[in-house]
Amino acid sequence: MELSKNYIPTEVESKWYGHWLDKGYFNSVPDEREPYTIVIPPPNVTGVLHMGHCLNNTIQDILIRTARMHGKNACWVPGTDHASIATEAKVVAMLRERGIAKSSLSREEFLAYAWEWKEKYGGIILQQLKKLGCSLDWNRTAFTMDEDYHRSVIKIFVELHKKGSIYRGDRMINWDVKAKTALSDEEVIRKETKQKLYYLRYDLAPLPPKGGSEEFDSSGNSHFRFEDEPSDSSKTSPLGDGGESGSSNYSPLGDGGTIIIATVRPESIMGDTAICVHPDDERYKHLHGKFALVPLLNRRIPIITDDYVTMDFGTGALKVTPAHDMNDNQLGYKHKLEVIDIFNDDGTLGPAAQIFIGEERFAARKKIVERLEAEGKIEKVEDYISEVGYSERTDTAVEPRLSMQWWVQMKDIADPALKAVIPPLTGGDDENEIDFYPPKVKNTYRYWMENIKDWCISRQLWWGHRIPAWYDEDGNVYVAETLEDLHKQRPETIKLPLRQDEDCLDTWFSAWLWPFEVFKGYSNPGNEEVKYYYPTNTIVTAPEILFFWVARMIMAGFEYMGEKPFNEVYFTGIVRDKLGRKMSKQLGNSPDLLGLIDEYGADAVRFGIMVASPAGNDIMFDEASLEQGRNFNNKIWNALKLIRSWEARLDTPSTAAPSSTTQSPGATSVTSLNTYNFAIDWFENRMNQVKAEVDGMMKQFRLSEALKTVYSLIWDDFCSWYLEWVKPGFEQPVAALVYEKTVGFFEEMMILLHPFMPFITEEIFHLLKNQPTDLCITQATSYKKPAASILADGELLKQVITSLRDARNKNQLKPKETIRLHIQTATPQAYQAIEGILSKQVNAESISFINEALPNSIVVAVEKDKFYIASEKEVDSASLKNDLLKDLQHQQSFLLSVQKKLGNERFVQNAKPEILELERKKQADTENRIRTIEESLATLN
RNA sequence: GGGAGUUUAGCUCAGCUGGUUCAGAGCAUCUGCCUUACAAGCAGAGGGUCGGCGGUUCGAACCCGUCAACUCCCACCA
Repeated sequence: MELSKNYIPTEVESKWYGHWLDKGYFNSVPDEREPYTIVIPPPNVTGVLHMGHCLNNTIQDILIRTARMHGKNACWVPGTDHASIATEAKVVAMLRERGIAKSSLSREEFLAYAWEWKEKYGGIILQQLKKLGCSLDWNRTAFTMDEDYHRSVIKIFVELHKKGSIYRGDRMINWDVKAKTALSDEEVIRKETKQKLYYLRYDLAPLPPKGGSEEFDSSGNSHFRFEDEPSDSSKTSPLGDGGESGSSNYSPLGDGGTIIIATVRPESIMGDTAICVHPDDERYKHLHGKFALVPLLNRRIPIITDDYVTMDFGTGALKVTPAHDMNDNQLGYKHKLEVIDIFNDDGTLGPAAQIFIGEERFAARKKIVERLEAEGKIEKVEDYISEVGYSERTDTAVEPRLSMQWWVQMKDIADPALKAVIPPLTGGDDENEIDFYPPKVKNTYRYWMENIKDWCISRQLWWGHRIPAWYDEDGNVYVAETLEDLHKQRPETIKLPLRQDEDCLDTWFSAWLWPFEVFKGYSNPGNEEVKYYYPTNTIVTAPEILFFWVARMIMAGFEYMGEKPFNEVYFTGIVRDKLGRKMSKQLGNSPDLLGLIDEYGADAVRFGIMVASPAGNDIMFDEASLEQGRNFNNKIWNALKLIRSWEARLDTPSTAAPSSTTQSPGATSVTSLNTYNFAIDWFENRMNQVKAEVDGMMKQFRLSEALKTVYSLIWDDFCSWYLEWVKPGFEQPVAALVYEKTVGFFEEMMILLHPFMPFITEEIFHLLKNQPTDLCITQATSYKKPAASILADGELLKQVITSLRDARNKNQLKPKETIRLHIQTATPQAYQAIEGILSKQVNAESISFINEALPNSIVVAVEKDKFYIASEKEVDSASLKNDLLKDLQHQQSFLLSVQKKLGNERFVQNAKPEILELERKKQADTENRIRTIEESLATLN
């Protein structure tokens, strides 16, 4: 069969992926082998493959394929996450396109559309993973809303509720005004945002009538009693003296009757229920207990004191809006302030705002500023940068809001999960220890776990796991798996009718069960599968979801399985563009992955992303590395073509596995056989060395380095050296031994490379010879410890060749010009054995051994030996001399440092014997080398 | 504000237990080659005060201190 000029990936890839699927190689069932299990971080059903997935899944596939080729029962579980917010947003958008408003649909109708959408478009990403070559066990494809999975989520909710770990509470939450749902703290991303800091003028209100407390409250039960506030400031604040306060020399007080307050949210003034100053702030002491009027509304609010206030920020006076700020809320709670929620669900102003009702909050800000301006209430405006929270999903500014939500109390669950990653000093439980790669992530984990806060798990969405709670008419809450259960449990106490909680659970409340529930570990406890596969081995994920997912999976693992969910976590870096920017839709710097696979081939894409991906660091993605991958494909392809061309000109019939010492009869001369044996021996040892290195690197998850090592083995050692050494001349016969050994080496290299580049390696594997099986499931062979002397001989030969080629280059000897080489050495037999290689590699027509310097020749010194290239022309001795002198200088200074060291008594006393030994050897070698160079120099002139 | 990390060739990064044949790789650059596997290639070469300063040590890219720059995570200064 004629092989194409270059490697063409497209057909090869689809052919082999289909074949692997047909053979069921990716399918795993429990057996007597040791399992190696990875559960995929389930991408959103709405997801499409991007660079992050590509990196993440390539890594997983490398680990899985490596395990599969090393005797493990490899099981990689695919699946998708229902992704409440993202999916609901997609469905809402689809409906809008069809002219249907979500609000016009019942919950059931909406969900019907959602499922329809999911069946049709969901999980595209899983198909795309096939293009990448991912060897997932597709029979196991799971979804976080599968029936059993759903039941488990609900059951766990009920269990936690029974335990008292789930509760309902009216607390400050992060409100996404676009998705109209609560968010957990982790779903809020803080971003530096340019803002304006407005200095607003609040008029002071006349004092309340004498005789006690002032009731300012309209709701009836929150009272402010300013008399309770100590007017004696020394009592509340022992720190600092008030005189130093207010580093700003700006007068915060207007013309006697006003107080000036700095805020970035003037639109929230309608929710103000107090002004707060520091008790020690001299500027405001006369105002303690007095009242001010909210601008525009002229509502009276008290001026309270609290040392929470920073005196030197703004004017040192803070407006307190307990409904719309986390801190203000705490202040409000502490001082029993009224809470006025001025916003609607969608972030527009509500009736409580009294003015600008219905205006969107940022539009309202503009209008309020205008009106304040008109009324002279704005003292000044400054540019100001501060951190504002944005919704991870909708990228809108989050509105802190008081709201009734469901919470998980985390403290108790967190403890074993913390200990598994950070074992206590007294000695942890090794069995249950979880390793992080890179380990630095442990610090972050530890801090979060030690300061863990309760988790807000309810979301005001329809797509997801509906909260199994029911309310009766009096507002009593009942939690049970199903309504039927509820009736069974307590028929007498429940007042009908009941209505179910409208909300869904946070997506992560189902995702945290993933490592065991994909094996039905909770819905069908103790089943054979979960016993076999759980705990899983490795989880590969982005550090971004350490808190969202990794930490919670660990907690759920211990809580529900009594065991860790995985042995180790491999954190990938973030994929950035070559300028170091994060990839994003807005920047448009996110390449089309499928397009890249079409252009370069999946193997090249995998190579490109892995070669640039040092363990634990971000990767700067550059298409140039894909090119490198494609070129690598091509290099391998061409090596194959070379070897295939030998088939037709074998000089002896192929015999079964000849040993490298076997004399082959036939046309091949004894000399060249010696030569071949040297090359074969060397490469065999070199390959063993690489196998050992790669093994070690894989164990440490140094995948990128392992790949580079294999790359270099194939390109440099195999193609550039070995093949050139054994390659027959034009139309010359090939020793059968060489052919068979070479094919064997090639196979072994394909085994090494297969996990990284599965397609081309499988293809080559089959093109090399008729195989009884496929590479995909071929077991890696063991390796011997390489012989150091053989490796050293190889290195010396390479060095001789390189030095001679360099000398040729420098003396303008054209590649086609042959040379006559004379070697002056104490050990001619070493070179006689490899004469064939040497003459071919430096294009020498003859090699002879001499005992004296050859006059008027190009002289090259390598180690103890001298090489002379005979020349008809006058040799440019000046540049030769220059090179030798440079080398000499270097050697001499090196020798000096070694001698100094060895002359140092303290070194000789303190250094380890092997170091001392090494230094002595260095000294001897360097002295030899210097002698050689000096002798060479002597021949010049 | 707290914490973690990074800084080595033009670029991206290795360098694990301190030991100059250890200052390295890939890419990029330069020079010469269309040599019957490969120009998506071959052969060779140049390039670094290991962020600055100080210390420990017989010996420092590596350990300690300090300064500087950058990155990330966390945190309630409006």
